[in-house]
Amino acid sequence: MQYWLFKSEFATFSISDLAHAPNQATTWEGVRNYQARNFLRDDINVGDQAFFYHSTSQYSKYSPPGIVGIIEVVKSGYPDDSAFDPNSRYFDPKSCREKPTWYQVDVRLVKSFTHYVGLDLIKASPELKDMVVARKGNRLSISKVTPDEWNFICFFLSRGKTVEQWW
DNA sequence: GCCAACGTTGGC
DNA sequence: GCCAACGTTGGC
Repeated sequence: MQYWLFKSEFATFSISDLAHAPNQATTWEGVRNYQARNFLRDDINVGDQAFFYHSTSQYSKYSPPGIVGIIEVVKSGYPDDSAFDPNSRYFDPKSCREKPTWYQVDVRLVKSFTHYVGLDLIKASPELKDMVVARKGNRLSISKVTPDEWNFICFFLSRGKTVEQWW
């Protein structure tokens, strides 16, 4: 069992979209980065849990960006169908069904937070400062989270406070 | 809206 | 294999 962090832009697919999806589940499609693809194809297993992270976007209600929920993997890596669909924004003519370039997993919502863990708090916490998402210029949309980082963040969330209240 | 940082592409 | 140019991401 491993822990991960999945990024999504608020305007593209929000935690609210997931909460309202059938069975509160979705296909995590459209990842077009090789390092993240390798995670999806080779390393992410059923039962793995991940933080749902909203990065900065124009319409996001989350400012600063941050971790807004927990999701669980319900189907491990399989070819990303959106790459084969000319009408999809994720269409990639170089990927074919015989030898797919891109992979996806299926996830379901475990928990949506009322109080989220903002990037400012992540950066300000010595326990979290090594998280991939805290690194300058980081663009990796799927990254590993250590058990210590996971537990620390869950501890924060169990306090039930907003970032402002905590500080 | 700006721009730094990054990943990918393509010419050589 | 190098690296400049380009397009994109994402914090602010």
